[in-house]
Amino acid sequence: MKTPDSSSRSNADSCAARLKALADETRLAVVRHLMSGPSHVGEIQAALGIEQSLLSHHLRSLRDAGIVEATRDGKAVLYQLTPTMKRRRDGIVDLGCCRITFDPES
Amino acid sequence: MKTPDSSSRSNADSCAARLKALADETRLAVVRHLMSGPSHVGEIQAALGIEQSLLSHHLRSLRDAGIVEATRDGKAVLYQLTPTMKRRRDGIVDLGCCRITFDPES
DNA sequence: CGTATAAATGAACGAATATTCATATTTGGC
DNA sequence: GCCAAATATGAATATTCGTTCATTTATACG
Repeated sequence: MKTPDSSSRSNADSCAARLKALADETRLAVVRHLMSGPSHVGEIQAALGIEQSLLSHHLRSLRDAGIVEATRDGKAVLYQLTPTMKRRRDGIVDLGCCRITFDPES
Repeated sequence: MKTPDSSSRSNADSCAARLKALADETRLAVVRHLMSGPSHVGEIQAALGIEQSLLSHHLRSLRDAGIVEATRDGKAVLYQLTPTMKRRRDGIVDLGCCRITFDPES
């Protein structure tokens, strides 16, 4: 059940949806990789050592979730984390591997 | 495919696995609910308004992921977040709905 | 004990997701 | 324009996941 709301842009509406995009070994590796700066698909692929098409699919998931964004760079495409990434507050949950800070309730 | 490793207790090894446990509307609601204190299954059920069995399955996911823990309390069972939840560091990713702070690389 | 209440479990099934493979698109260079 | 490189897309399939339903376990109480 999607809500292909014509007015708004992409999905990734619910928190769960965004977490779902991160909740994958491969996509998490991509995000981790991009946290050290923008990177071309080829570089990411080399770094992770996975198949081209598979990576592309995962990148699309991340794009759809509004977690990464892509820009053409010659023959290649440059990926980077979206600027959705910066803020602060309370309500922290430590997973051991990472901490999740929930917003006070949207 | 589980790895019922005889020596250790539960799974929730990888970060992705834990995120996966959180990446669900219902389970997220449970966690949110428990963030305001321990609660019996019945209370959680009333608060979320979902079926008993369904909630139970979701609680098991959260338990397996090491996110919540259960203790008997008479006829009822009391749930609360595990003490995996408290720490601090850097490498923050803002999802709009919540921020995820990755540990420096295990 | 028998019964009621609270919660957990397991099987079944459909829906969502990941992966692969083949093909299409975009771009730069010749 | 044509070719190769880089990436995206779509269909087909396999796998995982969420939900329901029926049943079971555990506890308290009379």
